[in-house]
Amino acid sequence: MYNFSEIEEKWQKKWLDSDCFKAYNDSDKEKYYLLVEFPYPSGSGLHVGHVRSYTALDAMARIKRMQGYNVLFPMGFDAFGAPAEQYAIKNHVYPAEMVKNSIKTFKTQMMKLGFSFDWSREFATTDPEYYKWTQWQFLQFHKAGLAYKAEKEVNWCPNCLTVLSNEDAEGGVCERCGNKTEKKLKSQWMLAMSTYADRLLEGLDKTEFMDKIKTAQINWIGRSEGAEVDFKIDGEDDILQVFTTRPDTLYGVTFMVMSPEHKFIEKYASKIKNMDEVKKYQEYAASKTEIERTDLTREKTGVKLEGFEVINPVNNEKVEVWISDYVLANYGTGAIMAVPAHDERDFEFANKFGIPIIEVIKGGDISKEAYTGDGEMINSGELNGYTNKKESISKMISILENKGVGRKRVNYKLQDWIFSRQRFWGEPIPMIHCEKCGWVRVPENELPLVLPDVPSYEPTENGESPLANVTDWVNTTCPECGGPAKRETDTMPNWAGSSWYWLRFMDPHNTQEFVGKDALKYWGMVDYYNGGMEHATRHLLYARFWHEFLYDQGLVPTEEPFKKRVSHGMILGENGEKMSKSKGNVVNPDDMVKEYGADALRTYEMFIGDYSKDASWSENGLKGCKRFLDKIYRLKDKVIDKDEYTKDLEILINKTIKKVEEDINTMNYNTAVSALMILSNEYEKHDNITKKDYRTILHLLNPIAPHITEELNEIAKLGKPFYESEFPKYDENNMTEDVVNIACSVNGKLRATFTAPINASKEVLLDMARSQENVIKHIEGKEIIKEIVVPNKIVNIVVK
RNA sequence: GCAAGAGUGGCGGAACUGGUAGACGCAGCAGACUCAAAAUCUGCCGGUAUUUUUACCUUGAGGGUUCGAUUCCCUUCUCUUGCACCA
Repeated sequence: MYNFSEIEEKWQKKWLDSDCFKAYNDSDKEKYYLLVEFPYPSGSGLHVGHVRSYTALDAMARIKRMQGYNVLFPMGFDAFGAPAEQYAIKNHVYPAEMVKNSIKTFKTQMMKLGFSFDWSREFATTDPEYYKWTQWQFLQFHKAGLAYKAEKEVNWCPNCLTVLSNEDAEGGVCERCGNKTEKKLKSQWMLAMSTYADRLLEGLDKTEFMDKIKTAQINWIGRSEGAEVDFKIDGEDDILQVFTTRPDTLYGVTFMVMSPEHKFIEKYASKIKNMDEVKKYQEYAASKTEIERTDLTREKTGVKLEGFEVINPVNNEKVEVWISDYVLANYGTGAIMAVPAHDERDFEFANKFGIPIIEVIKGGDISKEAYTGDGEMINSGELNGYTNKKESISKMISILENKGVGRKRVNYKLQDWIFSRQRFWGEPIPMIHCEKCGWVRVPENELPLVLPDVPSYEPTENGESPLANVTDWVNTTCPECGGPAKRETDTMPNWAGSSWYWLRFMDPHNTQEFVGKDALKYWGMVDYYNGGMEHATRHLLYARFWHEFLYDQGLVPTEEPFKKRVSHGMILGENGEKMSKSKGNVVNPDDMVKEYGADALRTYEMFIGDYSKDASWSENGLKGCKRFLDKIYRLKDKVIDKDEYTKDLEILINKTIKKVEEDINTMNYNTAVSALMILSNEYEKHDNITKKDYRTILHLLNPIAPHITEELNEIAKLGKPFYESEFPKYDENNMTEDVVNIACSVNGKLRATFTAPINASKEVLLDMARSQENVIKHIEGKEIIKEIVVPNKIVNIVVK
């Protein structure tokens, strides 16, 4: 009937040649910045999931442009990281080659789908012109004292031979290969993200993120208020410090627990009498993954440190000390005070090892379980009689502070960002180590510090980056003293490049600054940022941290980078399971474009369901949308040469304009498509439609199905191309019919419907209702108690 | 366990500030066109009963508020996602 491939190609070329999707930095128009997460250009190409989110934002971009905004809708590629490197190792090719090819594939696919990206702003994070500025920003972190090197126990993947961030090694499992990770001590570059914990929390108020994204971030940051308490080690000067949210229960402490990795174990090895047993336990704990360690159903294990006791600062009593893996080394101080009467975990532990339990809060039965509720304080010295938890906590804190043995403290789960990777395919960290001067920054005018080629991309057995083998790159001179020095061989994590890319899109070709000041000021915050839910706690937190830091340095004008964050649901396979090669349920967008056309695929993916929810693929559903577009095509034969709306379509057209506009702005794409289907069904019932009728429906559909609508607009000679036209406006005064359907119920049960003139009076409506046959049947011979009339909607008669 | 969200036909999903539940699409059934198929068009399409008109039931389950509840409140179950021995 028509050749959609030809039509799509024709318009894609036209758009490209006319530069109509370019964003302008020197525009008087109001700006609108739409951003969709740039993809990792993997070898497997674009996924139908990409098509969903790209189409959604594309529709928004197109409608905003037609409404007169200067729209920035850019696309680029996040191309550093493991997959390209794995490919390089396997095939012995330079990763950049593979990246180049993948980008080409991705771009071709995107072009074929007709996305209105401003390709003049495209870049990849692997471009030296881009990572120059990533490196430059790292130097700013270092200058500000927020980048530091630390001996850190890190997550080590013995399979990938690399260090992973806490985020990449969640649950003790390597995110990439699924192997168990190990703990390893290594010197690492760190970014002091934890110092921004409160800022990251407060900043959320300045955003309009979806609640579930805010909650995920709040949980991840994990702020808790409490106190730090000093327990002096018996017979020593050292103190064992703990963090607790319940200092009010200090009198109930019957034992302490340190994590098996606690530094005091080595320090006081000679004091601890059962060191053999302790060592054995340490080995046992080290062999467990995080998941195994934190498995709640697991029974508590632990070893008592013989000969090592501490003093409770409130009553000077000696307290026994244990080690157990239920205490985590990397949270708080790596040690806790245990109050078995009022903490479930401590209770379980005390019960298992026969440790005494002292009740300090009345209210529960501590012979059966730990009581975690509120109640009157007992056995607690100066706290006795207190009933308000908040008061007892602040009272205890002031007691501790007066004695100098404790203080108020806020603790966070959020840790500093481990910023080193022992990989080849990443941005080189621009630091030089000099025996004399220590760590020295690479001078800014020497950036970019370009990644050299290496003979082998494999990480070395000892965990060094392959860069360590490139001796003439590693050996350099100290920028400060001129003496011999060595370059840092670790590279940045692949989250680095994506931590500021939205800024670069504002001014991608600037060679003097990472972004020009005017561009920053003009584009401001990203208005809509779309991405996957899996990035709610990592990328999105890193990006916000990075941006807040830049703000503090006076380098960007807004505190927060993103106004709105929305996330799309996944597209599942036809069987309702996640698409994967092994399950054989992967749908390739190229095949769909070939068979049904880009417009049909786009329309279907918008119609598939609630945008934020997962949806199962259905090829029949796609066919249905193709049928809808065919119907739109066939309508062209009904067009008559008239420049006004068909009278009895006018109201529906106005309503549909309003609905489509609102629905696209609120991401209710499925109902926007359905409204257009309803309108087209109405058109079909008419023998003729006018030019204006036709142009309007095409125009409304254009943001979602841009090719076919442009083509029909052209062949039916309806007017200028849509990309040069203003979006239709609706007539507020012509949106309501002059008659309405009134529902009539008796005792709340629907008995009849009738039509009445709009805004008919209550009396008229009641009269009409009472004369309905079926209503008479139900009220006859009964006493009318109440009559409710909601104008233009419903009449309800209550009878007895 | 904690937090957020969601449970509506055979399926995907609609339903404004409480006001005709099931829009729109898919699948299905019947018919038209056709030698036939595809495409297209028309009608039907939550359940039970039925005199085809109407009655009763129906938005996970059970209560409540209300003239009226998918919508608000309480209880409960299930699912999804995030966090999780975080002191």
